[in-house]
Amino acid sequence: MPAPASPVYALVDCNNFYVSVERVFNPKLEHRPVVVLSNNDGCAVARSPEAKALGIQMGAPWFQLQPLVKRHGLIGLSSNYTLYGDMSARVMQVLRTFTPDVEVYSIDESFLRLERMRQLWPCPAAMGQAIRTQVRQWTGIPVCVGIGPTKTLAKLANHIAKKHPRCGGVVDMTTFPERELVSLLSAIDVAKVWGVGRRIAARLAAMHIHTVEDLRRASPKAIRLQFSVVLERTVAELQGNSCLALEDVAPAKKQIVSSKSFGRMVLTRDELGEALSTYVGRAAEKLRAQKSVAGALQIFVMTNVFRETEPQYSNGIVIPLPLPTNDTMRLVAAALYGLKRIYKPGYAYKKCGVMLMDLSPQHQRQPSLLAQVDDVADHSNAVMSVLDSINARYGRDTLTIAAAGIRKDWAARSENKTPCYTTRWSELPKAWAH
DNA sequence: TCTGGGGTCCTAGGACCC
DNA sequence: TCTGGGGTCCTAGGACCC
Repeated sequence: MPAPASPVYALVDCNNFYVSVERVFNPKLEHRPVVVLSNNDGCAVARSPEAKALGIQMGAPWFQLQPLVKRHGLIGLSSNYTLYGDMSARVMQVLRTFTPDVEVYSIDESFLRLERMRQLWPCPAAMGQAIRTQVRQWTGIPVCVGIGPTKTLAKLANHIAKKHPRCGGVVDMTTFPERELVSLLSAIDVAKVWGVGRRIAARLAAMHIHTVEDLRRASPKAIRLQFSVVLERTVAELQGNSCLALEDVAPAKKQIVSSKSFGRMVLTRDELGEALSTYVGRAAEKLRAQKSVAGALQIFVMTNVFRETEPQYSNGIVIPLPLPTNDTMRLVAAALYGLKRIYKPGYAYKKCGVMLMDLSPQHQRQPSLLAQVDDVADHSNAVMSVLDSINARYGRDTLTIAAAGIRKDWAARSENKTPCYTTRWSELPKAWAH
């Protein structure tokens, strides 16, 4: 039997994803500084190259960028996650035409394993180029491809591909001679390594480990003693020993969170209750989509931490559920009960949220010893599937529960949002022939 | 006026058990 | 005077990711 081929990982990462999506539908955004804002139009979470060139940092608060709007014509778009989610699915679909070995890692990146398709291509880099071209042609989204013997090296290769346009958007580390690799990795800050954040970078610096090459030369065992098994694996991966496998089937989520800042301060328990009910509804939709039930729910409320001179209050509470459920009504009832316990009048609340925990598969639900619940459960299943199918067909929030409120004037700001071009009939882009 | 949201994993330490 | 040792489970906090 032939030895199994050593793994070849690719990381395909969309360039400035949210901005690129907006540009697909509005070419006037080309060549201009554009940022896409976080929820509530809070801060910049995606930047066009022109915006980066103006020195705008990731996470810069939008209100601080106002001078650039006047001086450089900076455009700030509210985020349109429905659109980005749909475009992401299209990109991933294209990747699957190249290989079934795809792990969707985030909304804008996927890991691929290439070696099963190896004989179809002259080299991995050629396959990388083909992926780039195809995704661009079929979706309009530019991507970069990094290739390496481990996920960590593929990530690094992708970083290099993004940084150096001369590479043509594809970097294949599997073919680098050792000498070249050493000089390349010696020039990259260790903080660029996947899994090395600010804190760890600072501690590494104290140990005179500054570059990727420094970390690659470290002993995994020594790193294990100072840090944890996580960083030990990172070092091993840098050395070419693959420790992180491709997860091509997405595991079910272990917790589901929905939380959001308000567009204005919220004072009353009623309004907090509306917001909480809204978020519980969202979280419960996600819960049912993965066919799980929750055994407990946590809620939290908080005032605005940035207003240091104002009285602050933040609190949370876990509410165990007598029976694991994914019924919006039951979950809302539990959340409102929790709110009653932790709400304090006299504070200006800025944010609240809910976390569904203790998730387990729907079909494994434990029957209760105490209650005759089967009829009730069947009834609630029926109601929830009607709710979900109507909303799937006619759009989110066509049907909601009354506790979530109607006016929702506490809702987050979203002042410059583009249409849902690809997911709403009424918002399809129009083209005229001349 | 104005500062995001949603996840995962690991470790240390306490509670508890035999 | 003198007070075991080993194991598991749970939780909070910290670190990271996009």
